[in-house]
Amino acid sequence: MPLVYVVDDESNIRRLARLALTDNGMQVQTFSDGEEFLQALQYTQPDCVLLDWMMPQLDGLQILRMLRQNPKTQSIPVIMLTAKSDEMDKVIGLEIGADDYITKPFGVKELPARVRAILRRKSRVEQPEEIEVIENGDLIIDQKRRKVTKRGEEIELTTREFDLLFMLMQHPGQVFSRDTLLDRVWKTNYYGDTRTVDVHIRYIRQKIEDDSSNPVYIETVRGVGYAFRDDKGATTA
Amino acid sequence: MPLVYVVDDESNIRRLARLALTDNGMQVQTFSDGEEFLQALQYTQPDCVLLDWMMPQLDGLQILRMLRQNPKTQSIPVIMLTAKSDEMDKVIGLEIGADDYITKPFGVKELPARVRAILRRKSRVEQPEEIEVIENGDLIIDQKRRKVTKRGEEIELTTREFDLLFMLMQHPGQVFSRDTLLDRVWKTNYYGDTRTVDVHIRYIRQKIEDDSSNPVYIETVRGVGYAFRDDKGATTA
DNA sequence: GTTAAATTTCTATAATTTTTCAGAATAAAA
DNA sequence: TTTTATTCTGAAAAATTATAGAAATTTAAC
Repeated sequence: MPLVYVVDDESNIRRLARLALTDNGMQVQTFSDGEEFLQALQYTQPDCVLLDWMMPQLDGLQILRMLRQNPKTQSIPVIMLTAKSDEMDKVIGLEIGADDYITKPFGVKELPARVRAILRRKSRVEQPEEIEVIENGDLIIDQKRRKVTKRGEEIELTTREFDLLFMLMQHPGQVFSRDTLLDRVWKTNYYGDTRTVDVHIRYIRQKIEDDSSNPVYIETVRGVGYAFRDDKGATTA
Repeated sequence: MPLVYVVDDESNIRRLARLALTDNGMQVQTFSDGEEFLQALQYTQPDCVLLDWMMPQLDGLQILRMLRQNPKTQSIPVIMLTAKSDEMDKVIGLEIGADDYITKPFGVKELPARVRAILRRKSRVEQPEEIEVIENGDLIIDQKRRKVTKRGEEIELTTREFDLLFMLMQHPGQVFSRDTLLDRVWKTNYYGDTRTVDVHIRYIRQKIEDDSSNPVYIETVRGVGYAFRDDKGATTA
């Protein structure tokens, strides 16, 4: 869930923004003044900031400048909130480094749409090309197409099954604990049982192994976890 | 069994938390005020702390800040307990250093689940294993793959056997007492017999030695303990 | 909404690992 | 050589762990 910070001195705006964004699956934290915001920023960097242009004390321009100076925060996308549409000219004109702007009052549909657009752009930039197709013996797994084939024949896997297998195949030979797998495949907000991993391993085996009770591809390492068997068998540093 | 400290001024909450956590195989110690808790902390560090946000005298925020200042306690995961859901925003937003938060009243299923998740994450982070592959003569041990090979041939070891051998091979030539080995390989909370080490050494020898009654790799140092033979021959205390 | 699929939880069972223990063997000391 | 302490051995009990078969729950699709 992306985290968005909203900085505005008007409580109505804060409330409205919170409502509109949380309804769209975003996590929102609001601040009524710049000081508070900057302080919070030291600890957690949000995925996007909504920043009011005109505020008492520290105004949006000053805050934005500070953001851009700090390496830790300089790449966080900022959407400026302006009261009148002629102010927005300045925002763009001065080119102070905002990524977008919205004029107040904004629509409850417009706001989340703009934020989503910004987040989309950001996530695209931040994801370098990974290895997408992994081949190991008879098995080929294709990250982008989400396809697994065994000797040319396609094997259908569910989302979890696919992610789990991909994780294992990315590091052949390496043993992963169930905890690690839960963290990496299920992501941090999984609060369930560790045994869940076992069950999914079983499902994958039923689909990819010739003899599911004599697994060849996925190896159980008792007391530790699971590993995708390494073709070469050799150990590498 | 992981140890969890619960700090809350309401006895109901303490009781509920204790019940929910002990049912899930955790050891629980409760405190009704911060002073008491901080004192206990000096002696024993729990694996996780449940901390009430609002308490008379010392409140959760203050306590958390103290925890984070002390090197001994700064890495203990803390889950904040908050009464209202809008308070939780502050907890995340200000990122005062809590690892998670739960709003009261919490479900008896949710609480242990969250704690488990935290413990899972913690155990993963705290293992910055350095050397992963150790080679000594004919033997090669690979930490990540959990594999041991002797002249290229794989040797299957159980979890304990592997951990024990790895410990010894990490420090070739150095003699370890049984107590030390129990501490490091079996972890702190082992209250069993010292002879257990002997038995495991025996199992390892049966698997890695050419002639198990004339051990070459693992050397017995009478009255002291065991050592993995150093290539150079010398053994050091 | 209803249905189907996917995911998770639960329980029993089988298999393996770990620990214990008593007597035998071994090495060092008196 | 005898004594004494320590380690080794073999076997079995105890504890742990993985698997399978469902059932229950959640999620997605229609």
